[in-house]
Amino acid sequence: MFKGQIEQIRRFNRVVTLHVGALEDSYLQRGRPLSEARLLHEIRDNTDVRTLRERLKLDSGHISRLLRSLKAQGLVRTTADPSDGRVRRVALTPGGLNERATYEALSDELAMSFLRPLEPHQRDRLVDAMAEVERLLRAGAVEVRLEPPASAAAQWCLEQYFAELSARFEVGFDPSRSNPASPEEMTPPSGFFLVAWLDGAPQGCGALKISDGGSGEVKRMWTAPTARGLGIGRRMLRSLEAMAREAGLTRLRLETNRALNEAQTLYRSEGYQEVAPFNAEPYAHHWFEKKL
Amino acid sequence: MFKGQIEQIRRFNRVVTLHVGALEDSYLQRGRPLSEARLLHEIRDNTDVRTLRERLKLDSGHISRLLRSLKAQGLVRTTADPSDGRVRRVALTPGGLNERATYEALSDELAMSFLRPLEPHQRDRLVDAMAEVERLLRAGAVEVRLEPPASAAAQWCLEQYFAELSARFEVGFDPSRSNPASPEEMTPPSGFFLVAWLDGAPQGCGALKISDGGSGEVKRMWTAPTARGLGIGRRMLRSLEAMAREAGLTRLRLETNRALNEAQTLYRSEGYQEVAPFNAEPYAHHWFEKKL
DNA sequence: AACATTCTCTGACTTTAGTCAGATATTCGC
DNA sequence: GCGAATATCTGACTAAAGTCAGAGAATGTT
Repeated sequence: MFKGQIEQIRRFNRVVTLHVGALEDSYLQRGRPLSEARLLHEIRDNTDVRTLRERLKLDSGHISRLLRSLKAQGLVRTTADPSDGRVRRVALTPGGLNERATYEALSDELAMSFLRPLEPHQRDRLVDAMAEVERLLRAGAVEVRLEPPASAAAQWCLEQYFAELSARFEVGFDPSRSNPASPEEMTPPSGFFLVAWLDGAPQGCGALKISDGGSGEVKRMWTAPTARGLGIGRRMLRSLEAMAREAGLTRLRLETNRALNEAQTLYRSEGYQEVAPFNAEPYAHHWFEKKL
Repeated sequence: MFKGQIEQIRRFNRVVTLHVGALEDSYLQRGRPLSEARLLHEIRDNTDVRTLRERLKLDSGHISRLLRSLKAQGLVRTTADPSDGRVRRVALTPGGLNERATYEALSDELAMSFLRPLEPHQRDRLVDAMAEVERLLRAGAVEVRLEPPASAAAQWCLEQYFAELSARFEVGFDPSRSNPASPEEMTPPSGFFLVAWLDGAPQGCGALKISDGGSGEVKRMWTAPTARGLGIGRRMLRSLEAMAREAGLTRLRLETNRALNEAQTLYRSEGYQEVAPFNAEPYAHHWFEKKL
């Protein structure tokens, strides 16, 4: 069924690993174990050890030894965190900065080696195609999960959402004047709050508030600006619909402001039909409904 | 200068290694060291050890031990090469075939995992973009080298070239009726023979035959069908021109058959102009010339 | 036939990577 | 203030990867 596509992807994987794998060789040529080089590469100004451990998925003993070795080479310096004496913060010495710059240059050089043999228009096509692959792989890695509305991730999304509404609506936005959706209303069984995750960070949200009579309201649909174009909104909406169906709902409703035209396009393309206003939301210009 | 492009490529590299790197994890989950799994994967019917060593770039001691381990697991069988008692040939047992099929399935599964979360049109775009990246990376890896016309690679290219002409010309092709280009005429200082290489295999050729009066003739321009679209013909032609300039030539000439329209397109786009016939080549319909 | 070369295998290493059970110091929750 | 939890470090490992010198058999060269 996906036979040809799978073959193409596997061909891609082979060719790309061959090319990209060359980076490890060039890193190794600096005469340092790969894990030390990678660690050095991850240390920005004053990173704490625990963050490094999570990012590189290394055993605490392992990372401790690697840091000891980098320290012996005079590349890093560790200090205790001023606010929590248990955690150690790592910073690069001037020599370490230098060394990291060298690794950066090697990465740049690898990228250049892809471009150099090509003609200008081929280069453009390569870079465009790479951007597309990257975008779609990232889109595939997005995960939509149920989250308590009071969680830090949910709160962060809501803050961003309100900030954006206030910037985009002609009249600004004041949550207290808008129809509310309280944390309880977005917590099972009264409703749901979903967060889209990518690389461990929230990228968008969406909520469902269950009303009487087998009907539900879609609220708080938002996608982080850096993650737009990945189809997060659509996935969010479909996830909400799936949960609504599971909860036995037969109709979904939502309202939106005329400034949010990409949202309207999404709703229409997902089968929502414009209906007469069904509430008095002061910021809404359009009301939609979909039978499940 | 290429700043933005380099950044995009590095972003691509990061995202792709993250995704493609998952293959190693899934290979490891079969409880076998990665190098054994990779080796198993490379063994087709009756491969000899030396080929495996070259392909995987492993130390002979290392590969010997890996094979011993695979043999102990009942996955491979080795026999002496019938024609050369020093080399050993390796073949998969039924169990080995089975095991390799399992690894293949894991690779397919990884590819599927890229597609599954995407919508149909996103899938198409991902696969197209991957094809483009693969194509252009491969194109960049093509190497054009001077080769003696009598070498095995050159001879292979010429055979393929003649076979293709005989298939594509309406009247077939008989080298002995065509204007000749002898090995001596394509060997410095009388001329040059270039071969384009990719992954250790010849992919195309082109020759320059130096005539009197600062003039040269381009001959034997051919690209393997599997390598078309990588710009090999263009690179070949430009390489020949560069060598012609170095040899002090001021004019290049060539003739071609009307069946080879992609060749004509190439010549015109590289600045060759059609001129009156300058020789009596019986298979030619168009004659071209370019001032260097 | 003698010698060099090629191919594979063996033994004896070293280096990396990764794991696991505590030891130690600090902070949090009550 | 005290026990639980957290963050890091140390020691003691194992497994995997990779290196190197040389042995042994077959083949090529003169």
